[in-house]
Amino acid sequence: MPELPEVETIKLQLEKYIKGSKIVDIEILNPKYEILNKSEIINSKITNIRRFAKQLSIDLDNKYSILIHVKMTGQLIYIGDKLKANNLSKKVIGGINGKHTHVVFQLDDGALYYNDVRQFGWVKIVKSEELIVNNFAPEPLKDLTLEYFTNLLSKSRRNIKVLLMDQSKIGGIGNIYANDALWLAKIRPQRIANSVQIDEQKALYKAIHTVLKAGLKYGGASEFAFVTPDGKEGEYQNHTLVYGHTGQLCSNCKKQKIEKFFLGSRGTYWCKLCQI
DNA sequence: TGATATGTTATCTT
DNA sequence: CAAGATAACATATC
Repeated sequence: MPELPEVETIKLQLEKYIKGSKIVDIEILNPKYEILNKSEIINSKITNIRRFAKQLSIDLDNKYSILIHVKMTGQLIYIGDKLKANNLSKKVIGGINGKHTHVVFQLDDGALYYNDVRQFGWVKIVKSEELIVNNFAPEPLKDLTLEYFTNLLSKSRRNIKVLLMDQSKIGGIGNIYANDALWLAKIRPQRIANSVQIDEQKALYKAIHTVLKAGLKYGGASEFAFVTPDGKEGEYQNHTLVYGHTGQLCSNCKKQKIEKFFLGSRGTYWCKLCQI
């Protein structure tokens, strides 16, 4: 599901495909996705693409930004002069201009389609300056310091995995990378955060960086609905450390089978031998 | 066929 | 009161 590496992958492609394009029209195909102030941005030019945790900001030259959260099944797909031959993944259910296409941004050199099967994601227009004021939690690959991380863990009595996924505390970690980071750091997902010792905190801090970078390297995980703007899938789902490995032997100890249970109503995978 | 997948948040509980 | 826990959202898939 779209977490930091997936959304960053979308961002990198959008930079390539739509930066510099002009928005000539916006079509709303699903009334649920009606966008306030959409007339304000017709004929504006896309100047920049940014990512804040799992949110994307498409910045325009008229002081507005299009803010998008794809949640679990949202997809942004570009077709136009910069990408003509488009062999869409089967995960683009219904294709573009299908029943799950809710918004179409018509560009001077193509179009950007927003698809979302479950309609949990959102698209809105905000003033760019309001975005900067917004308080986003520290980013693991940017400004999350070990000091902040240590302090955060020592003050929480929640399960460590639930805490890692709390977007108000750390930006961008979701279920897949939380599972993998905890396995890599050899920490039980159900451990109470403030019971995690300093050496374990350091190992976890490092593991978070390792798994997120792996996710980026493979272009994100397409276990479910994730596709990139070119309509292709990522590869991280074939390189997960423990996520989705139920019943398989742990690749570290090679003795214990990976088990799955629910923690905070999210699928949680772990090796009971390696993770203490 | 009904259980399953998960990001966020409103609301309930401790 | 604050922190934590939980249900709800919508739908394709097997």
